[in-house]
Amino acid sequence: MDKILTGNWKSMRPYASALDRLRNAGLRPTRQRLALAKLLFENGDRHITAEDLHSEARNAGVSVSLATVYNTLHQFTQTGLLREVVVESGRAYFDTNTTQHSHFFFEKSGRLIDIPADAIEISQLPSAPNGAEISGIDVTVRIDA
Amino acid sequence: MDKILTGNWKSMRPYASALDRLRNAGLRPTRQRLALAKLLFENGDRHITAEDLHSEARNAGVSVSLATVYNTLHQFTQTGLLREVVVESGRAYFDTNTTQHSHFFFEKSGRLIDIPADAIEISQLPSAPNGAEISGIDVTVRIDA
DNA sequence: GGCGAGCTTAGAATCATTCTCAGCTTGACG
DNA sequence: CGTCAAGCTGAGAATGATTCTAAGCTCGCC
Repeated sequence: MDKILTGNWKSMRPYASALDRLRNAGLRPTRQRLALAKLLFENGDRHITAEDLHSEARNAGVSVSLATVYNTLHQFTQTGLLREVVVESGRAYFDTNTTQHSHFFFEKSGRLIDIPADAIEISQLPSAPNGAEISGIDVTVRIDA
Repeated sequence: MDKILTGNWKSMRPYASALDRLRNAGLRPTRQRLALAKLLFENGDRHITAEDLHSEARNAGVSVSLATVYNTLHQFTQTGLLREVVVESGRAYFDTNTTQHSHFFFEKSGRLIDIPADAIEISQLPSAPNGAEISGIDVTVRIDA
């Protein structure tokens, strides 16, 4: 790992960045949470399933159980580090981009890619019944490929 | 059941209507498919899970296995009689309204209701990558209740 | 009234996910 | 630095939805 040579630690020390995320989320920075956070957040925007993250961790030499991967993904989701995306019944994807945006979903390959928020526009949203609160709007554009 | 007294058989004989749906879809009108079609299509727009349809059938005195309910729902979906709606990983809903429209999803109760197509408006859809074909656009408005 | 393709079904199998709970870590504190 | 409780982890069992299997019915047709 790099030594800290400048004040720009954020870009110099990705590890610290993962650490900070956990701290800010109020989660204890354990070995496995740090490792998963690094895999998740140091590779750009990602859409990943629990199984995939698990094997990715294994391949990276990180020993972590599938149960912990599930726990971690849910904790990250609850604390706003991740967003869960539902596009296929029977499989859950987790998205590292937590800002409001939509997705293209390739039905055959199961691949998911972002549609920037400003590339799609929803006007005239009807208000929720009984003044209930809207907790999110999901837009999925399905591609038959 | 009513006798056929007028030429307006479509509204007078819901049974025939279910029969016709199956015929048009190229599915053999078996006892269980007819029964399920009646439950599904003669009660207005519905959003239902396989389990729920199964117990509804049972309660209506129709003997049908859960496997058949699943088979039937998928056949109906493939032939365009139903639309599958994915809002929760781990549970599949089937919608008798196959026209383009969106949904409110009540996360706590698991209830799903239609938002008429003209109550929401999507402008500026980005075209699918590589000229792939868009097979559908799903919009779900999640309600935290 | 007989046949073969298509259906149905009970139960086993599968898959993703969750639960259990005993044992290990971590951060706090002295 | 040791100690400790709260928090975390993980192996394996449990769960719940869905799919598969393969054996036995049914439907429509001749």
